[in-house]
Amino acid sequence: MQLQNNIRLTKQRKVIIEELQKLHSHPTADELYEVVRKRLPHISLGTVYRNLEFLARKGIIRKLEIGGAQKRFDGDLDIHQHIRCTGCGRIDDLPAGTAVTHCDRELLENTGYEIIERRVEFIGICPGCRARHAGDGPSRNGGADTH
Amino acid sequence: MQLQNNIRLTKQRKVIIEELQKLHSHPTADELYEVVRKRLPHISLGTVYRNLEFLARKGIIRKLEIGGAQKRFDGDLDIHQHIRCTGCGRIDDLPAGTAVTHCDRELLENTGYEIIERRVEFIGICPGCRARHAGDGPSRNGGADTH
DNA sequence: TATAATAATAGTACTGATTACTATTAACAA
DNA sequence: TTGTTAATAGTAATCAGTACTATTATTATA
Repeated sequence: MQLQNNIRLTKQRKVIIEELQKLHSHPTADELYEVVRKRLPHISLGTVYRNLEFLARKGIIRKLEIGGAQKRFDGDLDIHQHIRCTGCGRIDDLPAGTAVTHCDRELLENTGYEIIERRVEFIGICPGCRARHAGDGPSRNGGADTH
Repeated sequence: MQLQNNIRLTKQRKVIIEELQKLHSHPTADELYEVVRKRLPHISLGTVYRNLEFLARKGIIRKLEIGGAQKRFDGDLDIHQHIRCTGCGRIDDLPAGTAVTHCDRELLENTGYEIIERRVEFIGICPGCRARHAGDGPSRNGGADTH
C-alpha cells in the first residue's frame, strides 16, 4: 500500500485503513479502535480519531453525515446509499441496484428491513456562502465542513 | 393552546413550542434557548433540551436526524426535505413541489444553493430488531431511538 | 546506510453538547 | 383551595471529540 503526496504511511494509519475497509459496519471511532487494538495494542484512541478525520479529508475514506450521537466512517468510496435501524442504530448498505424508487416491499425482501421513513437531503453551498467565497471556485467538498 | 393527555402546558413549554414554530431555521437547542430567553429570561438551558426531546417524542415537533455536531429541531410537522450548506451548516426547507428528481440547475434557481451532493437514506427496523421485538408490533418511531 | 527534518504518535488535559440529579415550584384535577 | 406530582432551575456529571506536548518514527537526501 502506498499513499499519495507527502502522506506518511505509519503502521497505525495502515492498520486503520485496512480494518475499516475490511468492515462493512460503518463503525464509530471507538468501535474501530477496539478492532485496531487487537493488532496494535498500544495505539491511542486519539490517533484513531485523528486519522479518521484526516483520511476522510484526503478522500481515502468517507465520513458519513448521518443522524446519531457519534460519527460513523465508511471504507467504501463507491457511491451508495444507506439504511439505518431506529432500534439499534446499525447502518447497512443498500444492495447495489436498489433504485430509490423501489417500493418498501422490495426493500424488505432485499434487506430484511421494515421501512418506516425515507429521507432525502441535498447538500450544497447556500447563497450566503456562495457570495462570501465568490472567488474560491466550487470547493467540491474539500473545504469547510459542518463541524 | 391545549396539549393532549396529561402533558402539562407550562409557560416554558408554551414559549418553546411557539418560538420553534415561528422559526424556519431548524435551530439547535442553544439557538432556540437564546430566542426563548428574550421572553423568559430565567429559563434554564436544561429545560429547553428536556422539552425539545420530550416534544419530539410526543410528535409535537420534529427532531432532525441530520449530520453535524449538534441536534436540530423543526416545528413544521409536514413531510418535507432539507437542503444543507457545507459552508456554514445552515439548513433550509426544500420549496414545496421540488421533486427529488428535479435537476440541480432547477434547485439552484429555486433555492440559490449550488448542489454538491444528494443523499438518500432509508430508516427502518433491521432484521435483528424485528426478531427481538416480534410481539411489539410496528413501533412507527415511538420506540427507542439511535441515541 | 546514516542523518536531518518534520509528520505522526501516545498520553493526557480540555472543551462543548447533552444528560442526570435534586430540592423547589407550579399545573391542574378533584 | 388543596393535594398530587410533573416540570423547573441550577448544578454536577458524562460522553464524544479535540488540543496540547514531549517523544518517536517515517521518509527524503547526503
